[in-house]
Amino acid sequence: MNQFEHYLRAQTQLTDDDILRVRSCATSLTVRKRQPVLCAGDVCRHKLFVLTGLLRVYRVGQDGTESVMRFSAENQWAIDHESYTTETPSHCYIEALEDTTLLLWTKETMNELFAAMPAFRAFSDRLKDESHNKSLQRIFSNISHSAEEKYNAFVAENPTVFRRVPLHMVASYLGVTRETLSRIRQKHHQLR
Amino acid sequence: MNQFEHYLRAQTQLTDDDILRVRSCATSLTVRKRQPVLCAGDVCRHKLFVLTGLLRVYRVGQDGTESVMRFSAENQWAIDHESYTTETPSHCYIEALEDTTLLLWTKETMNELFAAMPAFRAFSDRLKDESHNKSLQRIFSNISHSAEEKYNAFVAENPTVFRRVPLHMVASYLGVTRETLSRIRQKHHQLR
DNA sequence: CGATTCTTTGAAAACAGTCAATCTGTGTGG
DNA sequence: CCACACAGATTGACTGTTTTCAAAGAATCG
Repeated sequence: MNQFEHYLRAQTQLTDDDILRVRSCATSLTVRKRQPVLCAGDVCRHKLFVLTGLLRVYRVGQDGTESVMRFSAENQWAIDHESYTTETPSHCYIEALEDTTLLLWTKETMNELFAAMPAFRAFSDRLKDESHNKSLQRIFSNISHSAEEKYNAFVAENPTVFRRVPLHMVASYLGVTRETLSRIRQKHHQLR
Repeated sequence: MNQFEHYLRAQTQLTDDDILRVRSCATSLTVRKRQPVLCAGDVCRHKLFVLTGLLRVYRVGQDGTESVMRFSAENQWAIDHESYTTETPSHCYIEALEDTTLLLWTKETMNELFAAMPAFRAFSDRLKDESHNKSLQRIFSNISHSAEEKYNAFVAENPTVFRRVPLHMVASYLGVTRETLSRIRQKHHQLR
């Protein structure tokens, strides 16, 4: 039993046979730091699971500004949900922020696994619900909290990730400039 | 055939019998303007479908500030996704902004319908994906666009709703104060 | 009409963005 | 091993935007 198998065992009620079957349908990918996994314009045809390393999903606006949609570290998933579900060209880039090892499944593979293992579909549905709930929470945070509150919440909820990520990417995740985030953080240091 | 039946016929491949079955499992509710449909603290036990009228889903922060998560008009759904999926007390209020007629299904009812009609589950899954995609798009909009751009996008995407809703609720949906939105709008009027 | 809700406006203060310069650490190639 | 390039972080001065507070105008509804 390896890492992904342990993850599924901890998260689901699947039998060991089922778990191995899911694992056996995955392809592997190793990506060096700063290398792309998905580029805007391509269709996101896979669900990605991070074994080691760290990914970011981001978009680039008209003016060239990057906006980070998500960080995905070990034992987390990454995907461009819109491109994956609609099978249309993605607006997103997915990039490795560290040397990263991944597992990948196509939608066709996933659908076969779902058909064969209802419990695996149920798990996937639960993940989707959780992901959607987090998105809604983030929307609420965006429209109701100050930049400082958002930063504190991000650090509290992502204690490991935030140490491994350049500050300007956290800023871009929160929707403020790097200078503003730098000054917010400065205030914190003074308080100690 | 009535309104909801036409909606399902247009949106799905369900047979007329199936459509009537879905409809027959719903309960009806009429709500007067300004009346609550769900209160924070209660568990959101139903999916709501708006036949006529208009709902808003909103949250109230520590400081008492309201943040509108969503407007739901005719032929749209309303729900507190987090409370519904986790069956925990809601952080949201759902309120009628006009006299409104609704259809309601409990999760148990929905699950029975899904089990009996795979095509209805598929439809529900598609709606969920679309809803999630819109949430992600809104997050991108929140972190990358100016207040003015967000207002223009809102008007473009919700041409009917925005005429029926008080300005301060649109402001609260966008995450700006009513004064700011009033001034943004004023600029537009000058340009004509 | 009177009350309530909603919108607008003005002025000041707080906040965030921009631009430019500097400082830091990291890692690569000579 | 050092020098240099590079990515990242910080700082200051300035500009622009948004909030806040207070007041006053519309609009709506019983």
